Amino acid sequence: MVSSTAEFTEVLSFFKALSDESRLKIVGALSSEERSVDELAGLLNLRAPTVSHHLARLKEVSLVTMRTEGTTHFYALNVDAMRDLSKRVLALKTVENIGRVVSEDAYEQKILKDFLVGERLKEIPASRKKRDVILRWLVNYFEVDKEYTEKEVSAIIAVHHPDFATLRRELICAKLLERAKGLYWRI
Amino acid sequence: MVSSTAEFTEVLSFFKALSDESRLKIVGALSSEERSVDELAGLLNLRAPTVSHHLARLKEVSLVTMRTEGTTHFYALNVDAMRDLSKRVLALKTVENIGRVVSEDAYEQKILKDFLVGERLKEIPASRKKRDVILRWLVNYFEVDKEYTEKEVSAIIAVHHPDFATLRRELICAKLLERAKGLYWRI
DNA sequence: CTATTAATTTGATATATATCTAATTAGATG
DNA sequence: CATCTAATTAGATATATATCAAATTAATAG
Repeated sequence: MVSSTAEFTEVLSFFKALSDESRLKIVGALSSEERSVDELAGLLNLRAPTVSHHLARLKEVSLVTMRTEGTTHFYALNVDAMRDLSKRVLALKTVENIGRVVSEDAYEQKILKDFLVGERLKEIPASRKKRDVILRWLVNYFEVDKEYTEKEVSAIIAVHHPDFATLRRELICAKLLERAKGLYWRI
Repeated sequence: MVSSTAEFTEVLSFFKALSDESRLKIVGALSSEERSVDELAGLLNLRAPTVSHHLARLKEVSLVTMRTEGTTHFYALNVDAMRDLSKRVLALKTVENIGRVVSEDAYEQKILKDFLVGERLKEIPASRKKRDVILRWLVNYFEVDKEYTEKEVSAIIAVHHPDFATLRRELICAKLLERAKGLYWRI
């Protein structure tokens, strides 16, 4: 389940990266040789910051690499990554995995609908699978990159269900929260 | 030149079509079987009009087909188109062609810069290639789907260069304007 | 150290578009 | 014909993001 979701976001990022006219042109311009930001700006008739922005997005998905020489940055198409990604993206299996993501989504929504009344949890699901869905929902009430005391954690959970102790333990167990030295944070 | 530009827009449309989370999920949901708009809306937790909108976009690029049964519309993934498109889109040759589009763009911009002063044409280029660039620029001053009298055409051209007769003839010859019964329209 | 050049980051703006509700269209059914 | 259902279209809104100018950073050269 985690894996097909991860694949989904990867495929989506790939398409997003190439779904902009300027970025697609950049990829084309880099197909024959590496080029500097300035050079690309000239070719595409855009300002340097714009090109810089697009290159950053392409770099995020590893479609280009960068090499520094003095103050100029040379960008090159990452042909291997391009090939690997394309191969995987066009595989029928991948499309089917995406389908699985959808049914998982639908399943999770059903569970949430069954066990929630507004923001309040009717009961803690006994089945592991269903409980996981609930825990993933619950952890969203915690901010990322923020540390909480045990008291704070309990308070947040208590808003949704009286048995905060069980749920707190389950969140740790499901590796959605982590604890050290009496502090908790989201993973 | 026309062909590589056409290829560019086709590739771009393909990526744009698949670069949205909901549309990608729709494609996934259709990978196993055909589905109705309502069914998809349920699976994706979206309203029907939203799904309808996405399906229309996917249909535009032939990624899905539609079959009517009573008042319900069943959509199916066009597997052949999907395979053909992805294969073509991701071929290295295609990427190189996109590179060609960029240099053509840059070339055209250079010509325009050389021959224009603001909106005014310095002289009509003698070379066929350069003249074509200028003519494609000029035809943009005409609206699509609108008919013009010869007098109007001449007036519009005269804003940019005194020799409107030559340019009008060239526009027809380059198949950028068409004429019948004394009326002109853009192609 | 200062000046210069290339790149990036920041902040603002404008455009595109995903989404919704409400209204409309098109079949089917009583 | 009236009604019901499914889908689409129209219109409104909110969000995302492509773009640019201005400010900042980084590396080099004088």
